[in-house]
Amino acid sequence: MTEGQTAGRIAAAARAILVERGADAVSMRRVAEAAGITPMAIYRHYPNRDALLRAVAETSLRDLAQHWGGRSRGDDWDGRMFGLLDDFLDFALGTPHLYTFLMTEERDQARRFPEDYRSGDAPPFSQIVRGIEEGMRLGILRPDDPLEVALALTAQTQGLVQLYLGRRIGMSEEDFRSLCERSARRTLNGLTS
Amino acid sequence: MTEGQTAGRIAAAARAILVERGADAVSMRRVAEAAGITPMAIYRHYPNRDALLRAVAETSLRDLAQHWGGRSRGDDWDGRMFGLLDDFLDFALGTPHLYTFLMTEERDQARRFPEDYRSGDAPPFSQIVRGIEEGMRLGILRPDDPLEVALALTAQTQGLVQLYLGRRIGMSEEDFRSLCERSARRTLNGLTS
DNA sequence: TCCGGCATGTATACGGCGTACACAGGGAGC
DNA sequence: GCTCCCTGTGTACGCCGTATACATGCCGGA
Repeated sequence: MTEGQTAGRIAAAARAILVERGADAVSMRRVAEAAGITPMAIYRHYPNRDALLRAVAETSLRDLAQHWGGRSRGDDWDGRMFGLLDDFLDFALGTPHLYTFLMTEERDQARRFPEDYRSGDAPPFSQIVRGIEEGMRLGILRPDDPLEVALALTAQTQGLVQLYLGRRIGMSEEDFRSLCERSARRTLNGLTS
Repeated sequence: MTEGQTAGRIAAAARAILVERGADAVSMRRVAEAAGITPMAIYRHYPNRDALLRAVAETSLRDLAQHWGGRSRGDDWDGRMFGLLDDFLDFALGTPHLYTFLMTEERDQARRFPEDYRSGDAPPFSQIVRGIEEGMRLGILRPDDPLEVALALTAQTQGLVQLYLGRRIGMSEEDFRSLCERSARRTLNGLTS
């Protein structure tokens, strides 16, 4: 029911429009035209527009999980962690519409903190958690709840990206990436004297 | 042109719908009905829907700036700073649709970091900046760029709120507020050992 | 007093949206 | 052959933003 080749063509068309023009631009009529089909034919494969978008979200997350963690700045802990930050920013800044859709749309069936994250279901996040746990084992990080520490770091970057994509940060992409790194280092090192 | 009493009634109606049902529910027809007017009459006061929403955003931000900083947990620096956090969460969790609209919608004319924030134009944020500067003067915080330190803290909270409002954090509001506080303290104190 | 102009509001209509509903073609099993 | 189901089409309804044309009432000058 989700795996016919027509269903795949529909999802691919929807994904392309989403990446290029944002979720608001993904209309049934546009998707249908891109898939070479009439709008109502989509309903033979997806019960409604929300379900179609959800399917796109799921395959995108799966893709993302596969290609995650490719970059690295070196073999030490610091390099691996900031490599993950680079990966995250590559995705968020490279396909902003897709990022916004996946991260900020309110979706009830999304993974939830802390249960779904503790179980290691959410691939990108769980890589961070593993990095945090490793940092604690290595004595680089002080002992703490790894999930909450990971959240403290990722939420900060997500907040910054939200501001940047909402055009509230007037910087070049390069400067913004530096800002994200500086902010993460501030959180690692603390602000108090 | 923005201050006729009909214009005010329209904006108030739009704001009420926005608060109650979210920006997507603010249709010209609904606003018109709530204001006791036909949809096209709105166009005598606002050139289009975007301009109407922008007007609502501006008055909401002005209101917000006036009532900001009321809460406090005590007279010491820590109490004042976490009082600001309480204020922020009161707003974000009390009127989530309004918060989402004001903070996350992409609007070109929004205040931008760092220029508009440095000048003290953005009232809620500049209160944080002043708090940070005071903390540095008092020797509580280590010397640093106050703007970026303020951003590191606020972006984290905004990221957490974004996750919470997107139903990605499965906690009661009370637990979530505690999580925000713990996260801010982690950033203040640092994560490294 | 009338009269034009202007500000304000209305009525209608257009193209776009999601999608309900009725129907068509074509292959599979009897 | 016939039937059934799977897939796709055509049409239509009620929403949306808003362009356009028209109505109404007030106001200053003749």
